[in-house]
Amino acid sequence: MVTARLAALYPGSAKELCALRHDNPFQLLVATILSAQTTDVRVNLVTPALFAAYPDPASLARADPEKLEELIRSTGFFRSKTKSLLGMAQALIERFGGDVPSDMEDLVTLPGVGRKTANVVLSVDFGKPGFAVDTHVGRLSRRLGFTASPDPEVVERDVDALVPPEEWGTLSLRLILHGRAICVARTPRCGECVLADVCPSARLPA
DNA sequence: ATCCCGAGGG
DNA sequence: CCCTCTGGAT
Repeated sequence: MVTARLAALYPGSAKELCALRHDNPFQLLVATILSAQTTDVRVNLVTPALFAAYPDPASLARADPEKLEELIRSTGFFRSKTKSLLGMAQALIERFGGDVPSDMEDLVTLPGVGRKTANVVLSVDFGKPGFAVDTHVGRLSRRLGFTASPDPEVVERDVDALVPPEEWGTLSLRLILHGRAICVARTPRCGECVLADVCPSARLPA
């Protein structure tokens, strides 16, 4: 019910639903690392110049840290993100032959890559099941009653148990889009929400 | 003041 | 289990 309505509202494949602009798994990995505590709009503002300067893992691995910091500064957390990007690229070269690995166990060994980032890469560019839990997905999963937990890993397990694996990726991306447009953090627009009649948290304005 | 497609370290 | 990292938008 909920997933069908969201699919009607936000149609398309995981790749089509992904708002982070990219042309290959390496670029998606970079963009997703940058997306921590930042809007995707902000990430898309810096990635064109970033991808032009560092088009592949080899060039990013030997990037000048100060130049890299300057290119990503406006995404916030720029010092830790610089370390993550450099370490990630070096790990791709040293341990994975310059290719982005396509399984969870390998992805989470990369610096700056946790389950959320790994699930985005798996579902969007590798066509594999992956329910990425970011701030939107966690909030909507709780409001919709899919879970009661504030822990992203528990949210992931709870939703995985409710939805078939082939829908994990698209559901996560649709929850993000819905969380941005309608089910926003502070004052959700329940009056405009197609899920209001089945949502335990729905509140119509007084 | 709060939030945004989190992850690493203590 | 905290805490910290960081800037931009609302």
